[in-house]
Amino acid sequence: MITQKSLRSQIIEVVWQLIIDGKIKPNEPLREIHLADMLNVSRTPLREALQQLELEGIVKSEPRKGFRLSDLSEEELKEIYPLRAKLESYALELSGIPSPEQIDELISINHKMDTSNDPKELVELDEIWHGLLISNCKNKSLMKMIKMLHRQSQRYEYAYMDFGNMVKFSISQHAGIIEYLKKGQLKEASILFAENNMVGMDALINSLKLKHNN
Amino acid sequence: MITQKSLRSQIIEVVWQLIIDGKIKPNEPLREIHLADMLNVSRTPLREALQQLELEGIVKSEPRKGFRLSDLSEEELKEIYPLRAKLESYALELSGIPSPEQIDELISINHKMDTSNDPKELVELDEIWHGLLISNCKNKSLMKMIKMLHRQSQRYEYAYMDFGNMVKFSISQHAGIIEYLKKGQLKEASILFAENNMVGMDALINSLKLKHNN
DNA sequence: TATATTAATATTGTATACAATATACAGTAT
DNA sequence: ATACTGTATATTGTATACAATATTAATATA
Repeated sequence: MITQKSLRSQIIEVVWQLIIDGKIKPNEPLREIHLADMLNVSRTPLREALQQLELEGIVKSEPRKGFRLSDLSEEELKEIYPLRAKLESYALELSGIPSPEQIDELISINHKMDTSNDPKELVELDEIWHGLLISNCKNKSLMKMIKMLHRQSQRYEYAYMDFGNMVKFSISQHAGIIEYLKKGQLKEASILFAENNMVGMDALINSLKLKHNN
Repeated sequence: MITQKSLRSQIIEVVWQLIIDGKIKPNEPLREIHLADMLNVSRTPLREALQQLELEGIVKSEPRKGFRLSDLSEEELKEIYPLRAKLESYALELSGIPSPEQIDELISINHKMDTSNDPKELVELDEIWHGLLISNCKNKSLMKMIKMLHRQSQRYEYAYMDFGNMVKFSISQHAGIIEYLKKGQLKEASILFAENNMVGMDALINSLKLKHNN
């Protein structure tokens, strides 16, 4: 079956790329006409796309003033990550122990992370790893929220990708989670998973502070 | 004609009223032209409103087929309420002990619930009570998600308002939460708050099953 | 020069127009 | 009668047009 992707969702992805590539800076206004011309679409689907990104917390808007890219702040970071930790950890509990094939895949991705030193690739692999770990979760509302939080946290990750040696530690935590899962210790795995998210946050806070002090 | 303000948000509220008043039935298509004419607005802001409701999980859409009101299901109910329980309980922990004035207000609302026997009013009061309890929470992302879940759960509450004697029990739980808060036992209060949400779910499941069996 | 005021321009919010697709229906063949 | 095919109608998706507001530039004035 041929499925036509809606213009709106395509626009969202393109704008999202502009954002994580730093082509649009935090707090920068997103002028509709300019963007629409740039993407060769009309304002109508563009506005719909931006409104969705606003619901997802990426973009903000004031009446009659239009959209602008949201700021990045330590405060928001400290809101998002603990929430993400709680929700992902809950999602893992609901997912149950992954299948052997999934565990193999988790190991494989984690290995790739260990050998990679491209920060952007690391962000992507970590995202995939987290997604796979909870992919059996059937709670759609929960998954939707996690997806929203992923977008938000990825902005920080792409902006402050200088993780330093936290990566190694995070990878070891992944390994630890996998070990628990192999032994069927779901609860322990989910607790460690939450910690893993918090470690990611700490790394980002460090990078953020470093960058800010320059 | 709707008065001049923020048209989109006004449309959302009007459509929302149509939904909770049962003027639109679950799974019923929402034809844009028809609705737009009815509200004396154009399709553009109406579509934007419907898209927001879709993001909030109230409405769904398929490409080229338009919007329809989401179904109500026991399955979804069992997704939403535990999530709501987790998030509200977390929000209470972050809120800290309410001020004496807030506690007085919580007592007062709970008392009103005790004397009311209008189901619709009960739903509204319970909503207000929950909102007030966590109103000190500063985590905007968390509050946004809770707001989304409130909309979703309210659909169930308005549709199956025949709570029976669960109301009395819920009110007693509220009283219990207040007692904990007065004693500064935040953690205990938040645990009971989660239970309170789950009791609400159980009541709804009962009503849902009863209605379904007729 | 700096500030206030007003005109010009740009931008958003909403309505309408047009194009693409889906749905409903009539007519025909089996 | 039923299933099928083509056509008419309705509906959505996208683009454009217009009106209301915000922003910028220009001018006048102290």
